[in-house]
Amino acid sequence: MGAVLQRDADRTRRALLDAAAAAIRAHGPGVSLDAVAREAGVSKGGLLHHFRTKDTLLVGMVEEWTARFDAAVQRHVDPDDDRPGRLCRAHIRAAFDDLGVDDQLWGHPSVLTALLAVPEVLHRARASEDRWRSDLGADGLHPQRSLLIARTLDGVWMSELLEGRVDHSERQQTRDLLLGLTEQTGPLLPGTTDARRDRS
Amino acid sequence: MGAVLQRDADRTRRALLDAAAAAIRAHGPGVSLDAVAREAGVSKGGLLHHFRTKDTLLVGMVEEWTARFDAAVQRHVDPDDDRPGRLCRAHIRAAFDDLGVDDQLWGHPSVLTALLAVPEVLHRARASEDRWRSDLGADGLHPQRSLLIARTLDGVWMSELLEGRVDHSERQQTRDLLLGLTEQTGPLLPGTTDARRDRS
DNA sequence: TTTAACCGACCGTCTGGACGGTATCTTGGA
DNA sequence: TCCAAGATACCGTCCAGACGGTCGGTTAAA
Repeated sequence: MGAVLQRDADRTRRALLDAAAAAIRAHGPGVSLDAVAREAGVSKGGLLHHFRTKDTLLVGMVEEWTARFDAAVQRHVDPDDDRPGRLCRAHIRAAFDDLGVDDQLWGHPSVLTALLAVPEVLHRARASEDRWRSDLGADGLHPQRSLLIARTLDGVWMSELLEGRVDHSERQQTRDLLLGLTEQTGPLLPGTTDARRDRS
Repeated sequence: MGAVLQRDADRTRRALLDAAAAAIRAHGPGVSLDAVAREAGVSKGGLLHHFRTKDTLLVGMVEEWTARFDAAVQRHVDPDDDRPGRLCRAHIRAAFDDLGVDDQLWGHPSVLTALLAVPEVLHRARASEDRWRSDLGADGLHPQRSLLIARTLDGVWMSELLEGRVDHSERQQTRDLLLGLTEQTGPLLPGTTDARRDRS
């Protein structure tokens, strides 16, 4: 038969995930399965075949999302860079260059809202966050730096999400600032020489 | 005027707002009005009397929340402090000392989720964010500092919300770090002397 | 008596998901 | 190569339950 199959489960599945994001943007976090199915050009029954419940669909969306982000970070790791903070830098670049809220289908408050409403999604998000926390912690930078950078990236993301618009100049400045902060390994503040401060 | 009224519209109204938060924590972002009313010890009709629609109730919740936060910041402004960054410091202290996710009725992912689902809530949040942005921008610190601090505060908040738990040691470190960053007014990175970088 | 606070039964609507069916693909035996 | 038969992808109707909000009524305050 032809290279283009009329039935391609994988393609349909991915189409449904994208359609879900689009439908949520259009109809808000409370989209109906009907709307998603319609957006994907599939019947409701077809949707339910791939995702047996609505929550399953939303969980599928986070999986897709985290997979994309992980891949983006890997893509941004500079092979010629072997200084401390290389993963941090890749993380920063991925966050700023690949996760633009502008054109991104997923970067929309409604999508976030819809996803966070599912407990299982929260679990996944937390697990992912834990992984990043430990990976970035072992990146060779002073804890003050990696901590500040990680939180700032979260903040930028959430801020852009809430604001709904992006100040490109500010965005660029923040990006450069964070990258600059990875270029030294010492503490950010004078007087605090090390993270180990237990005196008991 | 009797000290204790059997009918006290204000008290009921506030009880409903708290009950809404509690009910959302218990039943998820999609609570029914019935559940909220029950939690507040009021009939559904009573609830609808104070908040004519569900969205109105949620908008009421953000108003309450932002009012509390604004008041907290004002409370944390140190009258003896007239150095640059005093508002920033108050902001930091308010965020860390008055917005603990632990005991706070409102600091719960479900509550955030429920609120973000309402367009009007987003508008309010954005307006509030804009106010803070301009206030903090006029606080006398180098833009790199105020920008980083603001985004970090957002990130800490959202991170704790997602994580659901709080690492008190990390929290304390972040707090001290941010406060420390307000103690100098120069740029954070060497080489960047000023925010004005237009070269075109 | 008027008005505001509050009640609770009721209704129209919506939606998740079950289900029974159809079309297409795959497999393996001859 | 062909056929049978099971498996997989997809369809579209149907329904029970839930929920938001209306409304006529009731009780306390002014």
